[in-house]
Amino acid sequence: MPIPSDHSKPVRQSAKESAFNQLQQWIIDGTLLPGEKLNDNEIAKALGISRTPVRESLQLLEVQGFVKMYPGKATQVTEVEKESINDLLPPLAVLQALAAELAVPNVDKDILEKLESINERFKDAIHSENYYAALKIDEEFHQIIVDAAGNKYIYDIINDLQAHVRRQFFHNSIVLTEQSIEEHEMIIKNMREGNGEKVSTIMKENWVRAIEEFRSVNKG
Amino acid sequence: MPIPSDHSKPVRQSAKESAFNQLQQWIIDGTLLPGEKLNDNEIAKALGISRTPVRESLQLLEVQGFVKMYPGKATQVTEVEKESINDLLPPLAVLQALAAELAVPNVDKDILEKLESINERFKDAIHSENYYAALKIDEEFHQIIVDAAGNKYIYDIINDLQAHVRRQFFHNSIVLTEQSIEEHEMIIKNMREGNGEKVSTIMKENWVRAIEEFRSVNKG
DNA sequence: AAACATTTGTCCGTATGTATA
DNA sequence: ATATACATACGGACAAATGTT
Repeated sequence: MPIPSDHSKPVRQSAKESAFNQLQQWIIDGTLLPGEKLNDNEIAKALGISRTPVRESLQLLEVQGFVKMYPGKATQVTEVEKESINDLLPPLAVLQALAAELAVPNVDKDILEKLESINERFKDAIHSENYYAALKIDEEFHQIIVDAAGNKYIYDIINDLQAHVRRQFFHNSIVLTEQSIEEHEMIIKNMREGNGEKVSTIMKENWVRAIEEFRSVNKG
Repeated sequence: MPIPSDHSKPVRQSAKESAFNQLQQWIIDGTLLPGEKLNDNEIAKALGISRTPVRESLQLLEVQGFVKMYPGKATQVTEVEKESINDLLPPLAVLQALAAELAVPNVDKDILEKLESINERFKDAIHSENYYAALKIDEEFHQIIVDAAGNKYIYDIINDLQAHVRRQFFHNSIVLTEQSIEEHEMIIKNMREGNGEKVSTIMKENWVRAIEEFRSVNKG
């Protein structure tokens, strides 16, 4: 009998990690509502683990800004203020722009092909009005660029901000529009030509436009 | 006997918080060396608390990138690579520039006076070659601007990046130069005039120049 | 005002996994 | 290969703090 060549490590997931992932998902998608009280004892029972890993994951979620702990009193899910998208997108915009600029020297044929392929799927998602799919695919697109930038600080920060954007999507219906498709194409084009400054500019405009669209939808 | 009007709450510091602050300080100033193994039992004894709050603070330090935990194996202080300052400063630069731009509409006389006063102290520190003092005062200066920007995401991210810059100072002798004094003056001037775009540009140059100075010192 | 119920904070023992002899 | 030593991961009980009756 042949030995399975698949040496995929089971990536032993600790109780803390699975609790963290589960809770984060629930908070992002609204299963756990803003303001909801989180009793670590209850959560522990619900997840079939003890309070220790639950408490630990709650603390990590607090650093991320998804929960707020009031020592000795309570732990609750943070609010989702519509306006916070206005605080969220500007730093994301400048960091994505920076990432794109840093990525340019590292861009090769393989990366360009990936970006084109992802943008095709993005186009399909927009046209079929699968907006959550579109958001996820858009994240993939930008993730390729962030990876290519090869800067772990930017990587971590963007990851964190994106999680909050995802939460805003569920709570306040952020949507991506047709126009993003063309902007992605422009990004690819200028990356191919090695024009870092132009890429950075377009990238920033891509996000700034998203901010303004959001504002006009919600205020107009 | 009059009741003290100062209602400053003692801000009851939990064992976790004090452990976190202490460990972070030790890692930044080099008391705990890069690569050093951290045994939670030992640390707990040293700090006179139990292992739980120690573990919790170690996990927060891991998120910050100051320690790395190998589940079931070991926990150790992360390395301090000289090159990582090259990764650290660009995102810090664009975020500080953004913060400055966002701060402009909120700048008032009080803020301008604070900035001028801080820059005086900064000048003294540079001239008397108290470089660590200069770094701390420079942080104060930028903190005022970040506060004025009123964006909690930017606030948190910059805080985090600054901690890493501080660590680099201790390990690789980052120094601030004479030129920063004048740049600070330019920032104040353009803030007073409400010129957000100009402030942003100067701010970014302020940090980019720091990057280049560092490179020339370390490669030349 | 004081005792109670509830929730978080801390302690420490044990289980589990890893590296080494 | 087995056993041993050791560090972390987890569990459950107790202590401390808060709000309430």
